[in-house]
Amino acid sequence: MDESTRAKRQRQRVTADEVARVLGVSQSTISRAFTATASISEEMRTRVMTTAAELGYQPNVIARSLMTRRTNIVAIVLPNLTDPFYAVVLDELTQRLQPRGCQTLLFVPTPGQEVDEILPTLLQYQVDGIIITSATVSSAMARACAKRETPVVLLNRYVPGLEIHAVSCDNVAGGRQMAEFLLGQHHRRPAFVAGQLGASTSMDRQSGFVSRLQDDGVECVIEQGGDHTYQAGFDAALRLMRRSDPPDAIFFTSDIMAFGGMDALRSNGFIIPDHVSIAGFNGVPLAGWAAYDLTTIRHPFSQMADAALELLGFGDAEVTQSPTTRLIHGTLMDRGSTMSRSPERTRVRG
Amino acid sequence: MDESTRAKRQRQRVTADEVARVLGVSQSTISRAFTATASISEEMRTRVMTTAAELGYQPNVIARSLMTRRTNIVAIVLPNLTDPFYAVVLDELTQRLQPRGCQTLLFVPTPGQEVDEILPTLLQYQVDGIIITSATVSSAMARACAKRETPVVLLNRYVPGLEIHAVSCDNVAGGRQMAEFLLGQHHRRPAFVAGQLGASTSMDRQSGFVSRLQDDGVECVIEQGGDHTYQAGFDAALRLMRRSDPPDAIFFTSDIMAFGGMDALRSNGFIIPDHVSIAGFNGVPLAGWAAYDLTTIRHPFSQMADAALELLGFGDAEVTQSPTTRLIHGTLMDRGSTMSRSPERTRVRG
DNA sequence: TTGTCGGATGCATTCGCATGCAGTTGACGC
DNA sequence: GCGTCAACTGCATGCGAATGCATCCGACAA
Repeated sequence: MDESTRAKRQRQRVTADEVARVLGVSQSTISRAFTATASISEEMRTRVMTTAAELGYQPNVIARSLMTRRTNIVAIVLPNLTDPFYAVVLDELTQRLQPRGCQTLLFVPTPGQEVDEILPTLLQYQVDGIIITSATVSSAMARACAKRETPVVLLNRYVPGLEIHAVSCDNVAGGRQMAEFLLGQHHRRPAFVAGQLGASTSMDRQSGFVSRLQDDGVECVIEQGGDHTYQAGFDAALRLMRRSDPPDAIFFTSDIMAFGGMDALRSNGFIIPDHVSIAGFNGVPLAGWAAYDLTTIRHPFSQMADAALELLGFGDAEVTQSPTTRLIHGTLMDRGSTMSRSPERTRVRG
Repeated sequence: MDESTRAKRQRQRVTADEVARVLGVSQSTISRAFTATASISEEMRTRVMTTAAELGYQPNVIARSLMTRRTNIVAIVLPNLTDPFYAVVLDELTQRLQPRGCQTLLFVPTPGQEVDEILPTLLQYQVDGIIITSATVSSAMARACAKRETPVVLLNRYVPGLEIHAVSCDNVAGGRQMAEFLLGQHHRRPAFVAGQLGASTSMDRQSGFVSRLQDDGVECVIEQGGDHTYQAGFDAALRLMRRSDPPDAIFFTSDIMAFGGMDALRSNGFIIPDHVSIAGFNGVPLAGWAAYDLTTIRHPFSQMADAALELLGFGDAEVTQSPTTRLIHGTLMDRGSTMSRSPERTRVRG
């Protein structure tokens, strides 16, 4: 049964040998016809191509990879697809890879699964490069990849001591920008909603935000959001506004949390931005839509994708062997979810 | 230079032969240790595993695939990632594939690129299955895949005559459901915003919607939206409401178009649902958020993903050779973007 | 005419692993 | 003590294509 199936497949599957036999040439010639740089006459190449098309022959990329040691596959690791931020990142990356003849192999670790666990699986596929978003790897794993000469890029995360490429928005600067902006609008009771504990992106945004506020002597309430989800933002916003001293501005560490927060507040009778200003971070398309019109720090998505691919060695520049960190500044999008408080009344009540 | 690089790699890359030499056994033994069903003593297996771990050996999936003819890769074709609908679909599929040891190879045709063009590329990767969303393939391509015994499933699309598996929400029924619902709310001037011309999903929804309305003698305005984008919905909504006879309900063929429409109307002073009811189709998470609170037909995402994988042969059931079409009913989510019109006044003016 | 050279092609090997088949070993029954 | 059998292991080969090397051929210069 199994053997007969295999036999049948062998008969059906068209290989380079088949084409060669039909044309009365060697298998090498077929191979050369499909290799741009190979030495072969134009006439022979067209003959091969014609016959190949007739027989339905397509080179087997798997077999080719075995020799060339290139799979033309880049692995991308994302924590989830439901956050539009990752959808945008994936979109940007894929759109750049495909024109270069590269395909995207997707890995979505299940919650609680460490990236370190899935990296071995991923390396087994002999991918030409790995892009890891919003997570980090152990230095042991980084070394394992380096040993195999598989380039790895952390996207949206960087670890100072780690010997690994990294591309990230400058989160500290982004936090500072937002603080500066909110201070300029005369907010005096800002709050920050953090994401997962230990997520450096969130911590950096927080530290930039808080330190800039402190420069002006402004205190900041820190609310632990939990994870980067709509629901977490929803809950955090309500907790904040039910305090005896509610904030006049809430800066969420992530757009999707801000969306949850805005929906929670509006559903509970708060008017945004009259009662409280709301700001986010990421700059996903949805943040610009009228329904939210969210002030946020927009990631330089294109630049980040370009930089990531360049560090992977897909750019025009020479491959940099030494681990490089690229910090790129985001752009503050001043939208309708925030408004200036008049200096004399620091709190507006509805 | 290039040769020395290769030589270095060969030295560095750990193969089964290396492990075998260190242990003083044959390469077959290494292979067997990594094959669950192979005949090998438990003691030897642990010895191999230990040494493999020490040397950092990982089986090369590419080489294995050459023999086993299984890559454990499923290709998924999506038109774009920016529509949350596809993000959800991709999420559901990936979450089911990974536990089965399967990885997802992503293909996003550039606008204007036919699926038929990229299928050959995709087949070169010797994927174990192909899932194509919201597009169809020529019957010639379907035959080419069948010949290679690569199962293909169309998701969210089906073509009656085509010899190919298909899983789709019952769009005609969905259209009828929505018509029934809006009629029950006493709407008398409904409009339908279509998507791309020739997209069967949109046409089916339209025909179901229109035919059910006609059953009650209700006319329907058809507005061509263009593509399935936020902007297309935005523009279409404005065109409709600027007519001399504006509708009292707008049914968009896609949630993302409805979002655009709602934002357009709200930005122009319309109150939803007081001035006009809005409905969508797909049931993406965002539709349930307070900002839109959109009445829509929710796709049975889980069931569709299950069905697709089953037809690919990843289910428990026997593989069905004959092309099967699974039509699954969606669920109408009755939300705040629609409201009942009192029978006596069929139009409300703001 | 002969030597040389470059382009085109074939041959043989290789990539890393899986697997059919044969060979080895030990346990067990008679 | 010997045959039988099962469990395990090694050998050799094959998967499909890329590529170094040798070969062949025609063109061209000497």
